[in-house]
Amino acid sequence: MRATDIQTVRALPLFAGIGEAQFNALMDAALLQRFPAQVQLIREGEEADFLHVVVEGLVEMFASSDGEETTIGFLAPVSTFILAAVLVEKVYLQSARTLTPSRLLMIPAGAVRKVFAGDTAFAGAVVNELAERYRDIVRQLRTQKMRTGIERLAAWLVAHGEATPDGLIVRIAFEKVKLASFLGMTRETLSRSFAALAEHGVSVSGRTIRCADADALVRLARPEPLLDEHGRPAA
Amino acid sequence: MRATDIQTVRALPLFAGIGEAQFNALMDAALLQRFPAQVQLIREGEEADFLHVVVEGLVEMFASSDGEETTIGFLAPVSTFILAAVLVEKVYLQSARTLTPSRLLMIPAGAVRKVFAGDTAFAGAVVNELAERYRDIVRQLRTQKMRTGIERLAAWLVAHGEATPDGLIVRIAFEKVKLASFLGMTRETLSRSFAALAEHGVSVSGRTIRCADADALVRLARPEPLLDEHGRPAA
DNA sequence: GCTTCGCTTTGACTTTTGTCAAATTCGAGT
DNA sequence: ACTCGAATTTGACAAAAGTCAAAGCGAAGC
Repeated sequence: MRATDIQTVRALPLFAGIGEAQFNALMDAALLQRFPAQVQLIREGEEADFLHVVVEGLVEMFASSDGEETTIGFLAPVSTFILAAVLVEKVYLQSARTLTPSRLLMIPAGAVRKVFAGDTAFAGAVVNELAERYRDIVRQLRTQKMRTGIERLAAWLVAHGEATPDGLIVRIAFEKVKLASFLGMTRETLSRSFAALAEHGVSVSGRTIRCADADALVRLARPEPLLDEHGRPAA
Repeated sequence: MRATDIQTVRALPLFAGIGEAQFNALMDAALLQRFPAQVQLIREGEEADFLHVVVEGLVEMFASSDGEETTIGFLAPVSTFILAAVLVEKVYLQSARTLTPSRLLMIPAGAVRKVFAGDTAFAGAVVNELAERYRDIVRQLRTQKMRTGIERLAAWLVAHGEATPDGLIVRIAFEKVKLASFLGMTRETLSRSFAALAEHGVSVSGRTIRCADADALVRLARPEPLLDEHGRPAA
């Protein structure tokens, strides 16, 4: 593992206040692995044996049921996942796969629990992380129950767009069918929602979306400060 | 506060392993209050100043947006709520109101954070509680995205029914419109879903539902072990 | 027992979203 | 630049869920 990678991981809020010895203990136990795209890293129902950190690449969290799949979130570097399952020694409720070639740091669950018990700062950071994740999911549930498909799309665009002189530009880093699944609709409905947004100044070319009139989108999304203003979006 | 109440609260998993002195510190700082039905206890967007414990009664968690409301869960004694907001010193993402006359124990947020920092057993219990709540919401999100309305209803009935010689009996402790909101549908749709379940052996009289053929319901709900088999249901 | 108010159900209709199939476009690799 | 397979879009239709309005039911109080 390169020193720069360690620095990156060290800088994560989760490890920010942790003691040097404890951090080293985690890193010594950890494995850094490369995975090609489309590798399933975690299967729901299995025992949680590692805390994962996305160091490079892109990871999708998803759930499957009856052959169907729904995307729960996307993880870009540097973020951790399945902390909850690791801490309570339960099976995963979600599955994960790489969407692009990725490098993952995998910290054995036992090591995480041990350091948690012994390092107050780490315990605090873990709680913060868990609480934030919890709040993310609550936001997703609210969005799912209270907004229509097109509103969810508008909100997502607003949240992920980059303001430029030309208006809002959004570059989707994955297949549109994944976005559709995350937003809780079929690919066909997503496609039609984009088409419907055309009259609000949205033009799509491939995975790049340009929104001439960001305000129109914001109005459409019926923004909720509580839902949309937060540090780390769910995806 | 009666000694029996303290015993009940003490028995909560959240306080199970906590030291005597720390527990007393929490209780000394806490208030026990009675509220009539339909009192809003918490308003989303406000600062989280108390950890709440439902000692008696019934509490609804909900979110509102644009005048609409959606129910996120129901809390029966003895359970705590808004732990996440209390720990990260953030505003509530959900609101809460009493559905029946209730008694609530309210522990100041500062006291909770202080004991968290000083008592490892409590820190562990907090993480367990948070992690379980997190997993509850993930289950709700999955259910919302992957099952149809009638499937959600069937699953809820199965999860909340009591097996009797006559089949499954479910007694709804609140208005049906709340159940509809929790399940993510309108009251009309809920009513029609009940009607549709009639041909699967379900009969409704007021707030009591009898399911002659529990298996039929289970088949309808397309059970997912991960979604449906867990200790504390979301509602 | 009756009345009343509020919750629930039902009917008729609309909107939203999903399904299936076919056409089209995109993009990785040659 | 070209080709092929995969991803996306479009069309036609079906299913699920919401809306509005009216009727029905039920529990609390007279």
